[in-house]
Amino acid sequence: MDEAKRKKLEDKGWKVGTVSEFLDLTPEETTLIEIKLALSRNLKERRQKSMTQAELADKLHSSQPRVAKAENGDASVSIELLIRAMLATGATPQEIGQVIAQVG
Amino acid sequence: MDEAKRKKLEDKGWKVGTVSEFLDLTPEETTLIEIKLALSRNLKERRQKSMTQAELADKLHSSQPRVAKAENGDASVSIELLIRAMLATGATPQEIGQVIAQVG
DNA sequence: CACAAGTATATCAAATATGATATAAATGAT
DNA sequence: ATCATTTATATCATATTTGATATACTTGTG
Repeated sequence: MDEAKRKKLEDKGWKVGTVSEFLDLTPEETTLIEIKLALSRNLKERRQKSMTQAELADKLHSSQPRVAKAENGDASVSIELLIRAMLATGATPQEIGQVIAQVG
Repeated sequence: MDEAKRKKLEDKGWKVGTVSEFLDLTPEETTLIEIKLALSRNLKERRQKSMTQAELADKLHSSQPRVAKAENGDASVSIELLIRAMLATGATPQEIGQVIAQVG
């Protein structure tokens, strides 16, 4: 993992630590993070096509800041919220499954 | 939704309420529950093929009771834990995506 | 430039999910 | 039927995730 990518994850709150510490992440932990980031990216794409973060937040009964965090892959956002957000944009289980299946 | 199915969900802690209250669940809420239940079922199937709940709990750094709840579709279990558990059984993102895509 | 709309960041109290522990119930082998 | 293994249920203190709020930053438009 290059330094730039490491810093990017750290800035989002992922406990990546140093490069050598990163090597201690199990494949499962790495995959989980990748799934979250894939959902984040996809959420942002979908949402931008039809509404603002504030509008999505309303549908979700959440808040604009939380949607921003979700879209930016912040570590404090659960997969659960990411999926609820995807559904609120109109995504189907098929589409969500696709996004996850693409990881790896 | 028939009465038997309703009771089943209530027993697991889902706030389904009466049948008429159930009708107030949005399609998104319903889909989210269905995704969780699909992951639960699949987790149980996968896990049973190769290990006990206690063994999976160790890999997960969780506990046997929590694995039991995960496999039984308990409402207190997050999608996050379900996915971590799937990964711990050796499931790939492809397989997890499949399970979710099958919902609906 | 000014101004508005949208997005990002910080903080925090409340809600929810967590692993641990104890223990009960179920399952299955002898 | 006994006994060991496995699974389910109950409780709980701790940790994480949450929506809310305030506010800063960015972007685009007049």
